[in-house]
Amino acid sequence: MTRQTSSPVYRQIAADIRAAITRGDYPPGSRIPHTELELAQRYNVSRATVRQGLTALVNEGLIYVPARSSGYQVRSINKMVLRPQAEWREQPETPAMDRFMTDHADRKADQAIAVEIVAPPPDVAEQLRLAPGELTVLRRRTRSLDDQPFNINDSYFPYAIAKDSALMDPSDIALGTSEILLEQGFRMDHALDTIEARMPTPEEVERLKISAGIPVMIYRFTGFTADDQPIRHTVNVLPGNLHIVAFERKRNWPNGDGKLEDEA
Amino acid sequence: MTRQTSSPVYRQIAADIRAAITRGDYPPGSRIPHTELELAQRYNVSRATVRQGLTALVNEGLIYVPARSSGYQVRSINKMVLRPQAEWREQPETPAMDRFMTDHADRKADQAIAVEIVAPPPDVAEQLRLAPGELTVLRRRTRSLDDQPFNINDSYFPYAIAKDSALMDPSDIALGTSEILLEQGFRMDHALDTIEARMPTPEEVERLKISAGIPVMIYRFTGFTADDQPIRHTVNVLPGNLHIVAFERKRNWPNGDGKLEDEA
DNA sequence: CAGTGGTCTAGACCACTCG
DNA sequence: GAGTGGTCTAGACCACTGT
Repeated sequence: MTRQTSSPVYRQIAADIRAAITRGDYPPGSRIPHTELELAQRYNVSRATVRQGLTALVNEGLIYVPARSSGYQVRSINKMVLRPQAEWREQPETPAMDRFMTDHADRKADQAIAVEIVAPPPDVAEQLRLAPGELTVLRRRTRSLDDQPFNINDSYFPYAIAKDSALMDPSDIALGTSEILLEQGFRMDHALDTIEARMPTPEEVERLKISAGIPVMIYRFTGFTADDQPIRHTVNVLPGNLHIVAFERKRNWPNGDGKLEDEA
Repeated sequence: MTRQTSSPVYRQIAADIRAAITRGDYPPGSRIPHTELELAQRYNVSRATVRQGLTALVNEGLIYVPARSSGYQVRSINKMVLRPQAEWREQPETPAMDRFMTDHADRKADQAIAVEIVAPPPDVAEQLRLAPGELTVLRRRTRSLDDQPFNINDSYFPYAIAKDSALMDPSDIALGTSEILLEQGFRMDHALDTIEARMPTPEEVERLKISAGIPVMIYRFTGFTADDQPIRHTVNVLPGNLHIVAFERKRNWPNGDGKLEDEA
């Protein structure tokens, strides 16, 4: 309600509602107690202007419209911890850490797997250091929790390595895909993880049912043999409102020179 | 131009322009060769409808308006690799990897530092396992490159640990803040890194000059002593269009059981 | 069926940039 | 000064949800 120095009306409306949410007046999951029409009357502006303000908040990921005609609702946050290192450690270092799809026994986990032979996208080809025209085996997984799509997990393998292996089988690989690679004579020795964030593409919005104002994290994983040959590249698309990625580091790991710094 | 099955006009407009960009018709950095008015005539709709479509693309981070009357422009991507592990390794494992503010000698790097004594936000208090009411020393850094704000780096230290140290000095600490902690008798032994993504708050938009459609990554770093006492917590806010975070892992690091898995 | 948000029109005036 | 995007109005009709 408090108007500041000559900012557009729609921003003021957004700021007021944002403040109310931050203050706790409208708790997560609750409905915003005013309709567009009410707000238009209250601020004495047109509905279009109110809408512009509300749309801004939607694009911040702060509120959303769950279903047509049910009003604007404050988004609640419930993130799952993703722990790339969890798989190759005997037990968790930090007690508070979760492991994916393990401590959510009450929820119905599921995944859809499809296998294709494809020409890799340029970035994948570069990571795998493939010659132009070289093909890859792509294992696409869409994972769900309670029938809600949760993340996308696309693993690319050089065709030469994967062609006659169990990687071509579009069913869950209980052993882990690294075991299959090992059977083929490729032992994974080290890995590179990268994470970036952007807004989702329309395809991702479709596939993951991402609503407006939610970014995605792109978490990439490249696996190498001891002589630094890349043998796999995995691209994870993680809706930002559902995931946290966590890593651990220890001073006495090899290659450390004793310093453990916060820089950057 | 190709209309699909009964989707709103503004989405069609957005889809057409998105396709043209993806196809390479409008390369990164170039201007979209149509004004709002032209598009309105071309699609035979009102300017408001065209605007709705363009706004959608802006909120995807695909296009933006550099200055008031200069038209819509395709965003170009130029990301910097952030490598938390770089500081405690003698030399980079992977040749392709960068190190922050080191290989950009042609650019003017800068940072503004401020030190405050504050009550920590709840999440920081929890990470540092502080009792209610316990204070922290907060070192706020805003880093710039070519006078463009680049990221925010806020480090919290328990007041009891930092109070009489050089951490209170709001100037660059050449040695590294860990060295200061060591002088105080706290040797950092291991660390926890977490990364998540969301849309920026208005304060972050202001401080980092983030434009619409750009998410931020929140990269947190918590440092512990050998007996698992948390002695520092750093919160980095990284605009999604500028940063990639990278980690490396090796099979023969301690705690590894020989498996190195891709499972998200 | 009333209420709510989703889409759209046909205008208007303003602020800023560029030639 | 012409062109461009930024803000805003006062309507309209539609699609869907809930009671």
